[in-house]
Amino acid sequence: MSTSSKSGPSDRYHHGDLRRALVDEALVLLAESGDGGFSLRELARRVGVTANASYRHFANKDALLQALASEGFRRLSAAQREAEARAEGDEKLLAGGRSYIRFAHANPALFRLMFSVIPPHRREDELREASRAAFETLRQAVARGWPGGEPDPDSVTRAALRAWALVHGLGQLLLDGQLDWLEEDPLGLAEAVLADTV
Amino acid sequence: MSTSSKSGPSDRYHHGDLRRALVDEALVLLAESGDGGFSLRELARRVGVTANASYRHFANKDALLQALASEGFRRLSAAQREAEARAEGDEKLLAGGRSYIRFAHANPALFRLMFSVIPPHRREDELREASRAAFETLRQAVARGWPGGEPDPDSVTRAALRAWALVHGLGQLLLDGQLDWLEEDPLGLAEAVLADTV
DNA sequence: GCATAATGTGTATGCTGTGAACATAAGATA
DNA sequence: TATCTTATGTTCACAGCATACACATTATGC
Repeated sequence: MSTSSKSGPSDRYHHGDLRRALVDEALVLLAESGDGGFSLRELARRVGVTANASYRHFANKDALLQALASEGFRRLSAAQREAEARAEGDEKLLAGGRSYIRFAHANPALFRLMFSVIPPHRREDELREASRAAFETLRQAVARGWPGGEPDPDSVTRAALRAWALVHGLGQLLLDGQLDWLEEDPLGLAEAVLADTV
Repeated sequence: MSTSSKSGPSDRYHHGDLRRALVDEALVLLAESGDGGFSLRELARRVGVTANASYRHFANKDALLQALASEGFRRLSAAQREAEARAEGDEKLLAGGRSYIRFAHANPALFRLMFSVIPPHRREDELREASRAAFETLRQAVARGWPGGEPDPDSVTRAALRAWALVHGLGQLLLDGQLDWLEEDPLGLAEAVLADTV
């Protein structure tokens, strides 16, 4: 393909790279409409294409959502790894947890999509792999912070689960606005509780 | 009103107590359609009434959902209090937490409705009061288990928040099916992690 | 007994996801 | 260059949704 996909005038019949445009704009739309309203028609309208055009690239709405959730898991993992890389020694695990909470706070609709809208038993290949990798990131962070020698894999998984439940609970309460009435800075409160506990 | 509201033939023009019938059936519908599909039309169909009849009793769909969520908070509080009453001494707080997780597991759609679908800033009076009472139940359970003398209110709130985040995270992971691939008994796993941590 | 309020129905509007038939463009082959 | 094939976008259609408005029916207070 010789036509440049960026800055396309898009008054052509063929879009150029509609699939990517749909995914990119969908992430924006998801972020803007903090909750509830995400429709294929609205998305298509924004991209400047008919509602049904998306069906050439995604079997149905769910398939598009799966692509978005996969992207979400990749970004979440990346954020955790970066946070841990920036922190020192004992602080690494805490920094990773903080980045998890911040991700939930910054991307409420995407977070919900990743964990609640598409449950694990309905994940297709790409999403299954992305979410597996994300949990592995968490597990390794826990393993690295293990006190003493060679850790038992089951113990690590159990500890990872405990850490996950805590940050996930804080993140969920945060993005559902359940901490808003307690203090003027809900994110700070969530991070403080995390620091208390870990 | 002299006509008995139970076992009504309901071929009358007036239903008798449509509001209560709507709420009751909505809770059943919510429980059955584990996720996604809860429509006013389906509800009205089940109760044997026109879709628009519900608008005489609820301003819109959201108002009905508020009534359901309120009922959910009352049931959650009741379950916690009963569990704590049945447990002995030090076990009371743990028993309360376990009942929270079990509630989430047994009523996934209702739990989501209570915490995620209707965020606190959109709660109307009845729901606001019911949710406030539910948090107070948790707070008092934490205060009762306080070691030593008179507790500082802020410390209690903070500790209650920590406990809440943990059981809420476990409950959320559980009802989103995130623990299903780890073990054959997700509920047991969640309770085990809770017992480890508390 | 009758006016009036409470409650349920009928009809309509504008959303939504999605299927089927069609139109257009790009690429391969000749 | 002319034609066939495939990829991609459009049009039209349908059913289900929340909900507004006008109307019908029943219950209730005077």
